[in-house]
Amino acid sequence: MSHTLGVRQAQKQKTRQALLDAALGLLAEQSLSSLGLREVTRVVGIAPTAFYRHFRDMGELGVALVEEALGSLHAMVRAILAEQAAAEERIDRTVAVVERHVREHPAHIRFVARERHGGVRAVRQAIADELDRFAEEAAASLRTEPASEGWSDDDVRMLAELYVDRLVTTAAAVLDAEDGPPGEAERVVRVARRQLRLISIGQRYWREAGGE
Amino acid sequence: MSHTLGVRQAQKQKTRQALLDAALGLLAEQSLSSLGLREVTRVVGIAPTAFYRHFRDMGELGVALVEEALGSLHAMVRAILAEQAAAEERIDRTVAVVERHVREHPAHIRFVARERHGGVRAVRQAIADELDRFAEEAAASLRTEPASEGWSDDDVRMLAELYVDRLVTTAAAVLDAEDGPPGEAERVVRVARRQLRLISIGQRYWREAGGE
DNA sequence: TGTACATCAGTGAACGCGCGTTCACTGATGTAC
DNA sequence: TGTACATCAGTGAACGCGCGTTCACTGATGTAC
Repeated sequence: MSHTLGVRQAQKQKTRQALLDAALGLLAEQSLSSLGLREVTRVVGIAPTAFYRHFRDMGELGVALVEEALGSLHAMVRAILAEQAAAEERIDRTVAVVERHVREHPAHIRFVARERHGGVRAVRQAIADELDRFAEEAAASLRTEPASEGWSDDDVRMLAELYVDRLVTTAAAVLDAEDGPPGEAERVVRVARRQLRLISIGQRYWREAGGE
Repeated sequence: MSHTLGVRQAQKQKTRQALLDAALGLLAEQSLSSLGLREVTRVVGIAPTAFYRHFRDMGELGVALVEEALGSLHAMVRAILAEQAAAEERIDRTVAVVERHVREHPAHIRFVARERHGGVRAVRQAIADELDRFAEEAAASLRTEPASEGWSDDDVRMLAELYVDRLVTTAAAVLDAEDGPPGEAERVVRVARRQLRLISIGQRYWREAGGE
């Protein structure tokens, strides 16, 4: 027996998604705390009051957007962690994955970068929680690698946070660079690659250099 | 002959500063693009229309705030670059300077973190320009150090960007941690210290590990 | 030093506008028998 | 399969409110002689 949603539920979900899409589009040019409910419903083409059938207020819509945006970012992180090549090659692939993600989901990246320190507490918190989960996931992955032998849990976690933060920062930088002068995006990518390389060198020599 | 400003000019500057202070205070809880001109003048205690004697709009006030906030951050960066101790000690002092700065200018840090990717283009641009200048300044400072011998200009710049970005990120993290659970701020500081240490190890082994 | 005029930071009334929210409603979809 | 009733996503009018901006003004400060 199939689990079709019923016409009513399906239509409701469609409208909800349209609200999220419209909001994400409008957020390219402004931040969540200045985005109006009427603006969003106008784009979707429904009455302002219909908004309340889906969200209590814009903050709740914002949290839903976090789930969507970090869901797609999560896919990016998993793809990166799954890479099994040597350090050098791995960095190149990582940066390529980030570039591709920025090209495919620019609005998600922009939203996360903007609202990570933005004016809506619930949204900030939701982003912080999710990035925390990414860091723990990255730490778990690093712990399985031979390079982490002899590392304390704390240090692995510290390294994981550094990597996750660099990925997010790099994604935002690539995005910003894209509507900058031509060639800027390439420069940002080259710099990011070398920064990751430098960090991975630090990782390699951490113990013998007395990092711990 | 003294260069006193005249009563009128002095009073105007005082009002202007009061507008900036009021705005900065209100920006603790919201972002610039949702901050109203009437809100700000209400706090200062002047008529809304007086706002126009000082700024064309909130964007222009925002850019003025960037100058103020990054001026104080600039002092922090200079203090850090002036440190002459060995790597280990230098990192501890750097993080101490950041902690102190966060304690003394929390609103400036919050403003920069929030508006760096915020909804007002002119403000984003002003922050990007200023951070760029910091990176160039840090690069110039790194070039005078023996540790940079044999480094290309590009690589020094790459490293400088990594350091400046870490400082800003760390400052924002410390600030966020302060109204988190007790002990969180200490954890953030400890992690930041070890991350800087790892980067400085990467720096030390960069050339021999074939980073370049 | 005093006088006459210019400047301009701040005022206060007025405006039109879009906002978020309430409410009773409609009519298609869902359910029970 | 048909009927009678319940549900509920979306409607549309209405509301009070605070917003940004305009305008002519006031009166203290500044300047020229």
